[in-house]
Amino acid sequence: MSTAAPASTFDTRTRILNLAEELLLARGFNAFSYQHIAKELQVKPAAIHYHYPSKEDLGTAVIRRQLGRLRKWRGLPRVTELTPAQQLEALLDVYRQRACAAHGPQVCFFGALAADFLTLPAAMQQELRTFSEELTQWLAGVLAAGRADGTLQFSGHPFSKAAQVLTTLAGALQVARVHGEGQFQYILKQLRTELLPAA
Amino acid sequence: MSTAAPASTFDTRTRILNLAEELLLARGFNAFSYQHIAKELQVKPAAIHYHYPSKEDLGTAVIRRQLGRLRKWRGLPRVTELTPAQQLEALLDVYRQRACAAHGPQVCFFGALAADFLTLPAAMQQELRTFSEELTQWLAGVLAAGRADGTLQFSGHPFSKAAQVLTTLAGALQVARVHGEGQFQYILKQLRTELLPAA
DNA sequence: GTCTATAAAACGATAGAC
DNA sequence: GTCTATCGTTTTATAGAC
Repeated sequence: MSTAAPASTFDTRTRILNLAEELLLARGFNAFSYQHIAKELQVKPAAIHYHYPSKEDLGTAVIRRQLGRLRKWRGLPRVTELTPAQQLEALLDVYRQRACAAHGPQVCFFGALAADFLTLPAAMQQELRTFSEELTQWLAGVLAAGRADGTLQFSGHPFSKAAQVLTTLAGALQVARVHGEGQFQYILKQLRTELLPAA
Repeated sequence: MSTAAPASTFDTRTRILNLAEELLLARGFNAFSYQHIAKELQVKPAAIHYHYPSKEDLGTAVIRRQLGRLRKWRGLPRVTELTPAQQLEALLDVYRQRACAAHGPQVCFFGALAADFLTLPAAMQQELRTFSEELTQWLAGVLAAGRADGTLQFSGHPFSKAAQVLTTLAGALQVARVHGEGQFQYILKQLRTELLPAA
């Protein structure tokens, strides 16, 4: 039927995006190529260009999807209904999962792209800024609420502390790749000890 | 004279190394090429191969020189004679200088290479591990001494705290490139507030 | 609409000129 | 000893087949 949904099209587009995301996290933006993706999907590299005309388009799509996931995640009932301390733990869990990934520790989005930042197309730079700002803003709110109700402790402004925590987490995943998962656990434990009173 | 020191050779080698270091920090290992260096030195790309046969050799040389600088720095009288709290400040100053670099914030070595870690030649991975371990070990000693004499405060093991501080600093320089120097200052202030009692 | 054949440029590296 | 001419490969991207 002419109105049938082009299921295979959707699948290919998504599979490309999934692979691009995986490669981006593993190798950075400049060290993965259309060929890597094409080989895995058993098509020619040029086929990828149909779905994502330029590498900039592909990279931007990856960040944009991640931004959508963040917005959805922070609005989920199972997240919004948690106490601030539990929301913080939920965030730490996301990073823990990355650190314990099957094929060795994965870095987070920000960490993978921040290092290559100066070489990124302008559109990707802008998307990354938005992603980072929204995440920091959300955590700052969580930290402020947690300090207000006495379940979290820290000095300074919530926004500064949020920036510091996220920076540490992003860095910790990079460290994990160099020195192993154990190093990540040390850093995470340090973070929790300081933020959660008498844990 | 046949025994005259080949001064120009030394200069070219060093100039290559300086440029490689600069490009490595600015663009990462995979996004700089022999051509970038050659154009700046007004020679052909292949000329670089004489001094550093492979890109792995060049990258390794950059890390190795940095490791030498670290070892020299931490042994300097003007560093060893400081109190632990002052030694910490001296370390923070190094990162501050990078954040306030003329042409925008520069990342640190570890941050620049950790993101590309999985794509690096084995020799470079090993050198980077050594560099990171020695720096962490040194800072752990400083932190332990500072807590012992009451000039520094923190919870947990000195080694864990050292790993956390260095991770935060490396991440903060990446953040600075994305969000500007102000964000770096926030994070640094947060670090100092927590480590230095009643500052 | 989806993909293959092919191009144009940049990459790291070898061989050989001076 | 130092560098240039050149190679083979890989890169992103276009043009056109089905």
